[in-house]
Amino acid sequence: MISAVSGQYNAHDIEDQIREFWEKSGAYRKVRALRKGGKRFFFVDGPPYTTGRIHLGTAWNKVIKDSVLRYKSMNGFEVKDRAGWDMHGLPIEVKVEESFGFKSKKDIESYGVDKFIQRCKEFALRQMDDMTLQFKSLGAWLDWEDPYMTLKNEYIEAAWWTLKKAHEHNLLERGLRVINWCPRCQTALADAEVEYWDEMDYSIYVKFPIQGEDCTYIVIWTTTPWTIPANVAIAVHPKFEYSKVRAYKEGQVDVLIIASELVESVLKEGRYKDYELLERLTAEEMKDLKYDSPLIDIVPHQEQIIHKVYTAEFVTAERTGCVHIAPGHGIEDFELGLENDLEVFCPVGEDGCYTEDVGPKYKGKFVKEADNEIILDLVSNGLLLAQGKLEHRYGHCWRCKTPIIFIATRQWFLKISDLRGKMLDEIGNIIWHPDWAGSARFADWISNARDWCISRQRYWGIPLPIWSCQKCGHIDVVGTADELEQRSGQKLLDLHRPEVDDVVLECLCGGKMERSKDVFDVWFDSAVASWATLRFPREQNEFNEWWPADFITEGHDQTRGWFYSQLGASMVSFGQAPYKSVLMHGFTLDEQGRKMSKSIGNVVQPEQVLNKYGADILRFYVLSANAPWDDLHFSWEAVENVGRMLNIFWNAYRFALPYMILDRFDPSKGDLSGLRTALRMEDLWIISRINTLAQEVTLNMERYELHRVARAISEFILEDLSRWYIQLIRPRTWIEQDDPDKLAAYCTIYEVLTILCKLIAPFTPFLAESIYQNLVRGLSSAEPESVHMCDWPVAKKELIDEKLEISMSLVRELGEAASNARQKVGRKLRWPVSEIIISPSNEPVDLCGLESVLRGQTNSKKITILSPGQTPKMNLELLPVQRQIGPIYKGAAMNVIQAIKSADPFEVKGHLERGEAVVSWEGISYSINKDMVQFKETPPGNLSAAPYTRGILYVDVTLTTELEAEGFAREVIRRIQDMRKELDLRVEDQINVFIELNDERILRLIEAKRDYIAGEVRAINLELAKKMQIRGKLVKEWAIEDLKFKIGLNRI
RNA sequence: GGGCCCGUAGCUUAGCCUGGUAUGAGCGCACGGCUGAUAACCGUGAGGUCACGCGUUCAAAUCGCGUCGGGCCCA
Repeated sequence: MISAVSGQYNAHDIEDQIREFWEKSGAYRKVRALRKGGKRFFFVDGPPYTTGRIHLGTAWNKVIKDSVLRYKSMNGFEVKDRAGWDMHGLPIEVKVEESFGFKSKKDIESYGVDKFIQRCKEFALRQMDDMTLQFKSLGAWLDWEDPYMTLKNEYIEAAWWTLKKAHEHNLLERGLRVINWCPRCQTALADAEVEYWDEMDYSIYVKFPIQGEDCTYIVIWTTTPWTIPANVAIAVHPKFEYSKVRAYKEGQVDVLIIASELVESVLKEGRYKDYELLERLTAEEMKDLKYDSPLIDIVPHQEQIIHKVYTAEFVTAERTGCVHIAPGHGIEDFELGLENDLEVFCPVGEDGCYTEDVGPKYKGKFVKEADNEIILDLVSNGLLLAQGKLEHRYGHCWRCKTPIIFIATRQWFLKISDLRGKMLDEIGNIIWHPDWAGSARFADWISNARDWCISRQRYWGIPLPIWSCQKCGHIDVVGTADELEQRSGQKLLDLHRPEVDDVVLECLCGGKMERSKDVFDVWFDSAVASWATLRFPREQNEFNEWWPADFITEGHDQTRGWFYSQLGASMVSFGQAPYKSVLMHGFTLDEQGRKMSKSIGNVVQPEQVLNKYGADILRFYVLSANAPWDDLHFSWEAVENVGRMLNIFWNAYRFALPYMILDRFDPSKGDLSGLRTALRMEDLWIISRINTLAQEVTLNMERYELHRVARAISEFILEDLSRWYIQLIRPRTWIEQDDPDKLAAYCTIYEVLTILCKLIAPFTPFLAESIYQNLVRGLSSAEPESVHMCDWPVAKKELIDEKLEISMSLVRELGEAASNARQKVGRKLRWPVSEIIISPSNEPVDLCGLESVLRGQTNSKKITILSPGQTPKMNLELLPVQRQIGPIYKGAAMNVIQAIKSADPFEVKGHLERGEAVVSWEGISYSINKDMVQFKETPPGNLSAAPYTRGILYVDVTLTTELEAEGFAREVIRRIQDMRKELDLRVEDQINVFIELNDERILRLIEAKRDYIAGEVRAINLELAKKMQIRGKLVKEWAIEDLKFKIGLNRI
């Protein structure tokens, strides 16, 4: 049985019911089981970090994923859909540290690494559970029961195995490298972990004294005074010209060397009053210079360094054109150092404090805090040329926001730079949505890819499976837990630190091998997701059958993140990309396009939207708002609109229900083919439209243009279904008894709604399920148990009639024009008109059998279609041209004019076309020629005109008694219907009606329509009189066309 | 400083690839209409320097260059 449904679309009730239904029936498992053995669709969930809270962006992300997977499943694909969780790394360590009030790594060590790890693990698992609930509330159907988790042994092994491959392929390297370093976390940071924002820093110009020349200096500029103790060289640009100038200021004379074009600005900075040019130097000549450290008296090691000038392309024509080089503290500096064999002097420890190497004065000081002291020392050495402050972008630790420093440390690297070319080739084999995400953005990132520092000096992460011999230095990488067990004889229950740290292996040389104490950069964790989720390397079959992934989708920030890390890890181990297609989606911003941030106070939480509107509305909103790859400007108003649209869908669905229930409608007894002859053109039209829609939705789904999909569906619901088709069939549902015309309408709307609820199922899964359960399952338990188990409604091409669709849109346009024309003369739609005349300007009009639709919608008795160019018979006005008449008729002119005015314009026109015409006035005839008159065409008073795109439409508004009677009848019907409604009567309830009206003529008009009125309002008795005792449960007075009506009614 | 994307009505946006009058659309606003889906719906109207500048072209929202603003990423 189909049941009636509540008035308003109540998303929360529906979603609660459906959620319960899904849970009880195990719908998710059944849907997945149903497609076993189908074509495979391997989706890899980009694992969200277990922060404990989802935000709008992650909600959007999961909605896209869920919609795509539901669509694929309905299309017969067996989908692989394990959810994933990124659970290691500093954010959780930092949170746990905070909860204990820890300040540094020492606190962790003294608390106990094993207990600390345990806390991190518990924390991550708890956050995961919280977030799972949040994702589930969106209706996201992923495998939440068995997600992949980066903290599990099977996952850790995938990372180990991958590193072993890298080692086998000679892509693993240990080396001294300048890296981003967080002095608080005391660990290396990947480029991806550095966050930039503006910060005030020192901006100083320093004079480096040239050896052997008095008071002569090269001037450099820097924002990091603390790196000056580590200076070993100066870089200049090979193509720049440098100047040696003698500069003067109060009692001081300095000889300065600066890039020629920057001399003036540097001297201004140093407040020099005047200068003279001594010499021009090329970059080559600069290389002959030797200089001393400006802190030579403070940093003893500086005495042993030979300071020279080198050329480098990275030098820019800014500030002084001479760059201070400290290979221990800068990436470019380090690389220049490698080329020129410079010493990597790095007197800074992992805690960000100077070591002993710097000498007694600065030793133990935190570098950022030493800046000021160093500046003072430069001043007292007379070597500070200028000092200021500068706001510039500076890198910070992503986790704890501490400003990063660059220091040289020994780390483990993957030699990605060796693979760059191959990676670029591989990008071309991947299908990117949109295309530029791969061809431009990603390619750009890859071509600048540097070696990947994968080691971190932390605790909560996958331990590096690298063991090195303390005796001979040999290195082994262990690929699996089994392998470790075989070699060590120890079985580990958990592969995390600290247990694994104690495993000692034997080297071939007889020495002892110990594990490097590092853990992996967390980006490496998720990098191996595509095979880890298949439980590779423990299980090989799944991998062989499914890998690589068919589809992944993440935000554009993942270009440098997951898209990249996965490709890198996969190239290292398999030499090919781990995914075949990528949909890159945008970020969620506020309505003005600004980032959502706590400080602006513009953050919108997904649960706010969920609470106010429900999951389906949120889902459909994020899908329809804009193209997936553009940033989403969140708008409450737009969400509201989506809610309105779904409410209209709901109304459309519930519209037919009471009638169908009343008539015990059963589509199996009267399917479309059986009723083919009873189908009206408008039925065929909506059938054509829903099939066209199915085609459109399918096409755009294949392109991942989800916004086009959603918009096409909205458009159909609003325009075609609600605003048009349902209006058209309303009178038919009102017919009593089993009329084929009515059944045809039922069948049609039933067909449309069942297709539509399947088409919308991937996007608003709750609403679709609710409608399906009632409409389809309510009638037949043989149908699939859930809408999500149904096959995708593929468009039936044979039911698409393009010509009919075009004609219908013309009819709709003509309807609007008619409405416009009516409004011009104040004729309400309720009042019928005798005729509508269509006058197309060029192409003939073909209504494709939709005349009756147009007649009905315009409330007209007759439709006349003229041929192109033809107009209805116009009134013709004949106007005398006095300038022509006067000179010829002189004194009689006034009479001629009168004669012309009184003549029949059509007759005169006919005569003039053949030659001259004769007009007469007061018995005298006058001959006139065509120059003496002008004709003016006007539509007759009974026609009101309005344009439409391809012509003009005329409405004949002549009011006859019959039309007037019908108009009044409809006015009365409307009032009675209104009162029925007020009494809350059911559709099938019958009534008695009493009408009092004090106008004899109108009374007679209405009397003539008595049967019509009684039928429309289901009245058994209808009494009508000039004066009567009005009875009834409800009595109301109405004013219709300025006449007072008193109407009473009651239910029988 | 560099790469990619975005900028069209008060708001959200279509159109841009493939140049040819923006009847653009929805929301909001004003006026009118409709009324057994009714907290729904229809019509009409007001509302645009298509971010700005220069160029290509007979013709630019659309193509090119530059500037400004926003986003993501990098240095």
